[in-house]
Amino acid sequence: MSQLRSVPTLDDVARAAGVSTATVSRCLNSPERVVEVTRKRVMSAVEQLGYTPNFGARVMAARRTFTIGAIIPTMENAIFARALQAFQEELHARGYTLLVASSAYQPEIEEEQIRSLVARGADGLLLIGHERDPEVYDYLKSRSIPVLSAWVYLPDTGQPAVGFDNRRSMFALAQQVIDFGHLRIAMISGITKGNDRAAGRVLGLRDALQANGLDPEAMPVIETPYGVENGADALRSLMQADVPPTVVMCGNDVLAVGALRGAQDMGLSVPQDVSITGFDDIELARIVTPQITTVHVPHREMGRKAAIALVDMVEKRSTGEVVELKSTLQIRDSLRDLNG
Amino acid sequence: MSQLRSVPTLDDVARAAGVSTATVSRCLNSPERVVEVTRKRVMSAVEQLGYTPNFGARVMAARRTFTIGAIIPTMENAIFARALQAFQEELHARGYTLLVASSAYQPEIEEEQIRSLVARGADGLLLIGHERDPEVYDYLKSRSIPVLSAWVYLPDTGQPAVGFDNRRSMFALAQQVIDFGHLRIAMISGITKGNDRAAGRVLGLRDALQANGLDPEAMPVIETPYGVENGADALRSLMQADVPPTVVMCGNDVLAVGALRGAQDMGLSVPQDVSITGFDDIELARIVTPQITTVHVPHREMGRKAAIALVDMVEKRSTGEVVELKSTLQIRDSLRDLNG
DNA sequence: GAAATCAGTGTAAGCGCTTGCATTTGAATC
DNA sequence: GATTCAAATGCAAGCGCTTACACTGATTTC
Repeated sequence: MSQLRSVPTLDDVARAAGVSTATVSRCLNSPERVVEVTRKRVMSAVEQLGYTPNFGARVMAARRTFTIGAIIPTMENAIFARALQAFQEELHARGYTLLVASSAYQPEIEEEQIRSLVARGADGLLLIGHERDPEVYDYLKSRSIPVLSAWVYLPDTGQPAVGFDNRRSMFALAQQVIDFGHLRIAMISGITKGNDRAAGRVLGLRDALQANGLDPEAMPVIETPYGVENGADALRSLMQADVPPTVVMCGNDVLAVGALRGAQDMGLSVPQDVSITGFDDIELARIVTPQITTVHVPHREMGRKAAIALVDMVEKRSTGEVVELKSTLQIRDSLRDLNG
Repeated sequence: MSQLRSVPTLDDVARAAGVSTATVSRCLNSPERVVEVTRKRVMSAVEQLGYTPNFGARVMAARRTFTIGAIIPTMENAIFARALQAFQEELHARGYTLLVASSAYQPEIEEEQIRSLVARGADGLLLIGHERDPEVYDYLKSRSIPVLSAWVYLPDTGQPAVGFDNRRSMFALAQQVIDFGHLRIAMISGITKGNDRAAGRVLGLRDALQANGLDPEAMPVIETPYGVENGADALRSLMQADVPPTVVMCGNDVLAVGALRGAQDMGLSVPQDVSITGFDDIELARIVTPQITTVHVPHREMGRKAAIALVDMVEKRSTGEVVELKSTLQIRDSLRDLNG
């Protein structure tokens, strides 16, 4: 007998509507298989009892969750927010729910989060970047959980992905910087260890130096964690060199904004005394003065396409492709044209 | 018989270790109840099979999830990020997992998310603000799910909360602004409908005008959704009045930054031509030039204390108190002292 | 008019885990 | 050596849901 004042179950609804639990279940999951009059009766019982299906039970019985997990390195800033928003909107439109976790840029935490999302029955996973312990991929494969990487385009890995070529994008920006007459280039990069996006951006800049007859090894590079303060500190130390750079290229916009502040704190004006570039094109890049020259990443498009691709994989319409999105240069005031 | 290459279950582990499923379960959940030699045997079987407990099944059997749900109005900006980060860290330390959802400032979506988190078995819920359909609270109460509000201090409601007094905080800032000699005050507020934080801030400003013999009704107020662009637009329209304000007080820092941009776009300098204030003290407030005068909200402390309070409620150590946190004024360059 | 078909519904077997209670084990006590 | 008792473990009943299969009665087909 159903207890009074207890959480209603399928059984309670079935009893209230005078049908079997199977019928109630069908009303909820494939309404077209139930004749209208019955359905209405059931639905009003659902309403009246304030019934909400128990997710755990449903997962167990159906062995599907319609849940997609995403693990992003950080929620602390806007970098992933826009893409994630689009990702989630597209998932929602396809009847999926998004579960988000963040790894604080730490592989061990990421692995823990992956296990947790898998245990929670995620039908598919979105991860940022490719680089991680192969065991992680084995684990996911053994459970046949589709994984899609975002933020990278590295077709050689063969991993399904929706992203852009970090290395080539940074190369393009660097080429522009060099075309503007800059020869003394320094870089502030995010931590490259375990972060193939950051690493790719460093490589892209080196490529450009090489291609233009400059010595990649001679370029000062400071690696520092995410954060405005860190960018400011790094800039200060770079500008104290005997022959300071004419441009400081940053691995991301947050560091670039920090570098900008750092320069202004030193009494340097940007771009007269030093040029600064970023990467990502988050809103912040246009809010500061001067606005920051950066690489525009199609965040929303990436989020949307990732959702489509991942759902296709989950529903076995595809085994996962490697999709390349194009980044574009955003030349703004923080970069000075030395020829001009 | 356990199928080859299938996801291992408790049964598989039990068989591999030569014990019953009960013992394996206890090894995982209350290891002290199992003698060491057995435990080791079980654990190595777990390891060897790559076993991960099925969350759905566990939830169903134990009727506890060790999961806390949080629904925040938006993930798009940093407002809630810092508090949420602290919230999640504290939860983690106490053995709980955080599930985050965002409502896009829409009550219907929030309700949907609440149901979804409840269906997923959240042991407790963190919500932002108090104001919502009473049915929501009834629903939660009928399922005896503890709810804690953050970002508000409204003891009269009796709802458990950890937050600050939005109205009084804004009053304090406004008093300072008035003390600085400003008489023509305008406001750019977030949408107040369904948002008691935004509404409280407007009231606080009106209180201050009243208390200083100014007419609260005469103050121009523009309500606009979150977003830098919106702030800029609002400022432009406020400054086009016959007698433009000497200070524009904004309901949050994002609008304030927008207002700042808007002013700069119009060729006005801040704070010489017009002062601007914000609320929240997110990182952005210190990144822009001039830095924005704002109300500092103890985000991390709020997150941490909310976690502690909510877990106490979930574990029935408390029935929920109303905790007030103190906000503080951050006077920075965007506010001009007209007496000075 | 009988057979075949079909839509709508019910029956009941799990899904993988936890836990109250029963049972076994082994040490401590007499 | 028998008795007692606590600690360690096993047994088995669910937790709330989905779904394969069975059943019913109406409709169609020949």
